[in-house]
Amino acid sequence: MSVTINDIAKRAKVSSATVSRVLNNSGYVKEETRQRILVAIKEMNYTPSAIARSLSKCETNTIGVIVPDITNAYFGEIIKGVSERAERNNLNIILFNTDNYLEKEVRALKLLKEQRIKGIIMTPGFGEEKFNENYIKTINTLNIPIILVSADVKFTKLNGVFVDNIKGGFEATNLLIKEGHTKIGIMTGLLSSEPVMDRLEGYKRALKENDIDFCSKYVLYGDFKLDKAYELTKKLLKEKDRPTALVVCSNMMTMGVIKALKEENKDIPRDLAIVGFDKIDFLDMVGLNITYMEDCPIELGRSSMDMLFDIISSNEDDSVRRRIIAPQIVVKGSEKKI
Amino acid sequence: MSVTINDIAKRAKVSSATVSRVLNNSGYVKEETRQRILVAIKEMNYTPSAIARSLSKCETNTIGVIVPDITNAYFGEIIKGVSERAERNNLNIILFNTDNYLEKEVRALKLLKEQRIKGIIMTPGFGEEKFNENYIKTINTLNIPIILVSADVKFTKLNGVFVDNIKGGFEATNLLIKEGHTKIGIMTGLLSSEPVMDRLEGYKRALKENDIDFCSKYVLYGDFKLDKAYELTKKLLKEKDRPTALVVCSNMMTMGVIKALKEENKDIPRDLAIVGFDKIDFLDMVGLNITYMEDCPIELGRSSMDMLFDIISSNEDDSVRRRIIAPQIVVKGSEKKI
DNA sequence: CTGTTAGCGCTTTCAC
DNA sequence: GTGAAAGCGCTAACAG
Repeated sequence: MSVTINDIAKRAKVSSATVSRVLNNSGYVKEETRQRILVAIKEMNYTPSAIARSLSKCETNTIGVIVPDITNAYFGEIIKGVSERAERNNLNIILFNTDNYLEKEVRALKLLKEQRIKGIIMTPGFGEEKFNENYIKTINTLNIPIILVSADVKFTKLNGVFVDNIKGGFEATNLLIKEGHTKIGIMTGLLSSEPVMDRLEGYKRALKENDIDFCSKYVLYGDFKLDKAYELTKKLLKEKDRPTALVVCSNMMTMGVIKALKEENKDIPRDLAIVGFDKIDFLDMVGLNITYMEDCPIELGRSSMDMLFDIISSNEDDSVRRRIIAPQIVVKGSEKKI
Repeated sequence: MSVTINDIAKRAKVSSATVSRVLNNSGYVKEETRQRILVAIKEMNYTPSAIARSLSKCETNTIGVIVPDITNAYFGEIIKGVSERAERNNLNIILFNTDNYLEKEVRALKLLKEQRIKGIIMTPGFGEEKFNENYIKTINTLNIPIILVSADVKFTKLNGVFVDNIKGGFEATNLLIKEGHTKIGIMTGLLSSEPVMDRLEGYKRALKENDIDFCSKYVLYGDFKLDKAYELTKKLLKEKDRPTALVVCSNMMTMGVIKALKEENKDIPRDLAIVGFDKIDFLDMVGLNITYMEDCPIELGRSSMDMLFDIISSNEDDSVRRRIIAPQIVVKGSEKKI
């Protein structure tokens, strides 16, 4: 067992209450006594137990963070943003990585509840069946403030910080139109994903607003993964009537598209103009300047932690908070019409 | 306040001890009573408090993980590996991101101690002054099992899972020698970094073993960052007597080298052969096949969690455990001598 | 099989 | 200024 507050109390010949006072800087303590206690703490290498404190105060200084894929830099950035702000507010983070498994999300939620954390920041995974009844029920009966980041959960009206993906899809498409493209395709991710649906919606709106007919043939249904994108692109390149430009809904898929184009010796943007989504750090450096829509995940992280803190601090106010951040467009040249 | 074990006890007309028994599957409980309790738990949506349990049992089911940069996929992989194994052992993870700041590491260590966690898995940052007295003292007086991952801390003999970087440097260099290169350079990171020193050592050994004179001019002192690597390469390309091959000690620097080569219209490996360190996911896809030494960070993560669990489980055995994993060489062609 | 009771380490009145 | 004591929610003997 480690040193406790009582050990310190004995050593300094005071009561544990007094030790507690100097630990928390609460109440008056004679300077002399305080010093004696401080010395005892040093000498015995005492560290107060957050556990005991939590139980006693009926509150922790911990929040939960749930992400679908910790190896993805996008979520790394989110966590970094959360972590920055959490640190500022003296909050610790319990992390769960779900590998996109629904059950793992549910499990994480339950474990976090056991930990009596102050709140949860979560990016739901993009599994096929996010309408799962058990899932929704778990969230609804959680009774802990929860902030969704980046992705929404259908059939709930939860707090969250999101990206305006309709705008993203719109801007991406619009840029291509302004460049003179009229045959514009889009490669989606799984349609169970809100962001993708929204981007698709934005895409359609941009076409409509510019009197370009929507052509269902130009919609390529990907699954966020590189391989599928690669395949789809390969197939696309074989078509006679194919788009001159492509909006690609995720960075992994952008990589797949590029891979296929390279293999077929096609030039970007000459043979196919591209506007992607999400930053791909390494592309510039190898001379591949791909225009993309940028989510600023670190900002999403910061913003969600701020929102959570705001909720925690304002006890009564239980209104639903939703913030929607507009993505940035980063123009690099791959959208050009040549 | 949330529902407690006593609420359940009252509701089910038993004592809290009995409830505890069914919660933990310990001791005998009449099936009928058990059912009554289970119903009460359901009805009241009760979730036991891990806090109270921890205090009572004097042990948590939490470990701490400290990394220098959560946005770096390398550490993401490590965390994923840790997380996989932690999950298997019903352990939660409290995460700290230090941005490579020594003080943040120290702070994290202290906060983790307050949380009475079972153990710590940490990758120390690669700041300049890792010999800091206060730092060493904090670690030594921690009194919590700690596993270092990937990077060691000087002047301590702590448990850890490391990469055999001497071997890495050796193999990288040796491969180039076998290809016929004799003028081989190396780009290091900050020399305060153990891994880099080891790679440099391996580099020297390989040269020696093949009777190639070490040429100090061929050692480029980088700082892990892309920009510096870029500069150094630019400068290198201007030299008349320059190496035909380069061992590059980190992926960021590899990117910098590539960037410079591209800009100068130099070909890999014709103008400069390269063996890098660490995987760069996106390179293959853009047709840049760079040979590299691979750490398998997810394995480091798994292995470190397994080691920690082993330590936790075997109370008495306080011997220092150190495992050294050999890196893999992934040959892609950039090492060729043309 | 089940209840009573004494902690776990800390905070927080309420006295003195 | 300081101490005594109750209590946070749970577990773990020990009785019965």
